[in-house]
Amino acid sequence: MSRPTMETVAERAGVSRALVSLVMNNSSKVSEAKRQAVLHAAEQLGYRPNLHARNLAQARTKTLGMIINDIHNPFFAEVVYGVEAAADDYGFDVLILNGGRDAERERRAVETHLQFQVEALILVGPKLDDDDIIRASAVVPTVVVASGRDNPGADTITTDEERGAALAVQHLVELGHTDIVHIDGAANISSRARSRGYEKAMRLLGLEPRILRGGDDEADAEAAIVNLAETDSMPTAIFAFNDLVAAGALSTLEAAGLRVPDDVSVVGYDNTFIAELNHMSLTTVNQPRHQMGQLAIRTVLERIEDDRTEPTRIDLAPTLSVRRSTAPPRKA
Amino acid sequence: MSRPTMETVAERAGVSRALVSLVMNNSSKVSEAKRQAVLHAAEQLGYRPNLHARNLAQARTKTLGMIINDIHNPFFAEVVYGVEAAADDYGFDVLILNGGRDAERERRAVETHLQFQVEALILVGPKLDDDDIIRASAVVPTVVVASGRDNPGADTITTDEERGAALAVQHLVELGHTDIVHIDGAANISSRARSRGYEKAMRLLGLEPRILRGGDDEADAEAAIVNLAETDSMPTAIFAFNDLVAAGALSTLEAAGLRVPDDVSVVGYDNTFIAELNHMSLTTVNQPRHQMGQLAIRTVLERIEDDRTEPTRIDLAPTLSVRRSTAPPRKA
DNA sequence: CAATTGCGTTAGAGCGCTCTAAATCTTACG
DNA sequence: CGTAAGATTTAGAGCGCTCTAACGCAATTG
Repeated sequence: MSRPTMETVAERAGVSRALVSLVMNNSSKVSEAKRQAVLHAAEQLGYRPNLHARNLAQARTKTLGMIINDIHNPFFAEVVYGVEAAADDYGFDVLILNGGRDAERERRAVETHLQFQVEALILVGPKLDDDDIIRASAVVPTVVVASGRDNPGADTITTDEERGAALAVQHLVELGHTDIVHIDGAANISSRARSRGYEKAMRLLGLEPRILRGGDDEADAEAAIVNLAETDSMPTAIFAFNDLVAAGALSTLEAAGLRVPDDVSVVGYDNTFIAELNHMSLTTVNQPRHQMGQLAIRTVLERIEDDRTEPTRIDLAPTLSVRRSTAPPRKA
Repeated sequence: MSRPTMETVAERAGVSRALVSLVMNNSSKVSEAKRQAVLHAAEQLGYRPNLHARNLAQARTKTLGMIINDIHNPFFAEVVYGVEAAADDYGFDVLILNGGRDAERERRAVETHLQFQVEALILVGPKLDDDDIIRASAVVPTVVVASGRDNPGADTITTDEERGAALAVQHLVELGHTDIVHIDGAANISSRARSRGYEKAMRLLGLEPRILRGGDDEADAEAAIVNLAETDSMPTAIFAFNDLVAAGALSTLEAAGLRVPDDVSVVGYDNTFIAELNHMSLTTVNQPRHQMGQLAIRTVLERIEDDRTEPTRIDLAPTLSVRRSTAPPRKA
């Protein structure tokens, strides 16, 4: 009852195993008659090549391993689509493993991928630390997508997050705001770059930065804003670490009787799904995720096929998606 | 420069290849001394077992193939977590392939998984038709998660969607609504069951059902509601096909100057991420996604390990998550 | 017509691992 | 001290496929 093999097909078609192999790889040097015979036999038997055997024999797998920080987060989904589109073009399969927001899980995922002999590793928003990444990239070409920092040994595809934050600040200032608070991403990997960008942009424009500790979800925003309302003065605009924090800001502000954008403008980051929802309509910083995914594949293929060896870093430009959560401040 | 193999490790440790194999599978019948020697050699060489070779030799892979309808959709993410948690428990790896909302892509994904010799297929919200599923399940145990219909040959883990719709209607009626419109899911796979549930519940309660053609995103909701406002009467409550349609309803209603829930109550379906956002706070029908994922694994393992052969179907009970988008109707 | 060419086909080794059966080494006991 | 029983270790075949080298055969050529 076990699955048919090339041997089975060969017998049925009255040819040798090698010939079946040639047909399966549509070699041009097979007579039409035999090709048909083989295809027919394969069809009848429901034959399906065994990739493990093939990979073993070929000593290559034409497979890439991707690890996603968190499959929950729609931000990463778009990157996945970009990666898949490009991988398709080059005839590579992409195996996805879910990091589950957990460095340990990610480490195991790397291990699994390596055991599967993937030809490259694509880490999307990894939680891994530098050492892990160095270790991985010593074994197989590795590209890190959407992590602000530099990744020793690996290639990096990212956007200039400082610049992204600056875009947000500029937009608010152009609208006339001067009192702009930033709720940061706490320990989050991109937090540093975004905060730095905010701070630099503010100072450059002669404004005083105010940074509150936030986090990466709604509740964190709530805490920060409650704190703001109770112990400090409410600004006319808030630049949040990401869209989710911005969403938290929206509801907390509303609960406090403040209207967005009339009383307070809010800017998010990432241009996720949430920001697009009409009911949220969040002004936010956009990263070209699909393109990032595609570039990740290109980059990694340069290593595989053209054997480049020095690490590359590609910094794409973020853009601002202006929606209805920002407006000029109320006349003072 | 190629990767070390068992042979290499064996030489280095001064033992036979077979012994290395035993160590790698932590067999109990290896002396401590040799075990250490082997582990040490493996460590030094950066040895990593080749899964393809192992799978080939063992004629089993301990790997499951999962195909997700759309990696964008956070509804599926929770299922993935459930699947992974259970698979971990049983020592199976789970390979994820993205269906990309496209039947053809899904078909290719099935093929890829089969070539990888996965021991079972887990289809989450598949776009495939019955024939595809029959064909797949003839080759390998297959379980379909979160598709209302029956899947010939395959196991099914789903919730009772008629019942879910009825829950929504009951809730609204208990609040005092009698004029409740349903915006359906058009061609969507779950649309039929939900509409039917709505209709039955309404009639059972002596109310007249009104069903509008919707779809599965915000824009579809907008079209339906604009239509409602222009050519028909506005109801006091709307039960939407899913959360996204409900979100569209929220913003369209608001744009039309109607307040939720004061003027119109809105109920969604799926209890996604969006519904939870404070700013949306959508009353919605919940499916126990995590549990569905876990059950999918259990079910499929019954086939693999206990060789059950008749298809199973598990229908879980949906629940209602009441939030702030529903309230009693305004006094007439 | 023998020799050459080239196409289509095949034998057979080998990819890295597991697994069975057999070999070897210890230890224990009469 | 000889031998049986266990405990460890190993040789070697085999998993399904690819790939190189060689083979058979028909067509071509001088």
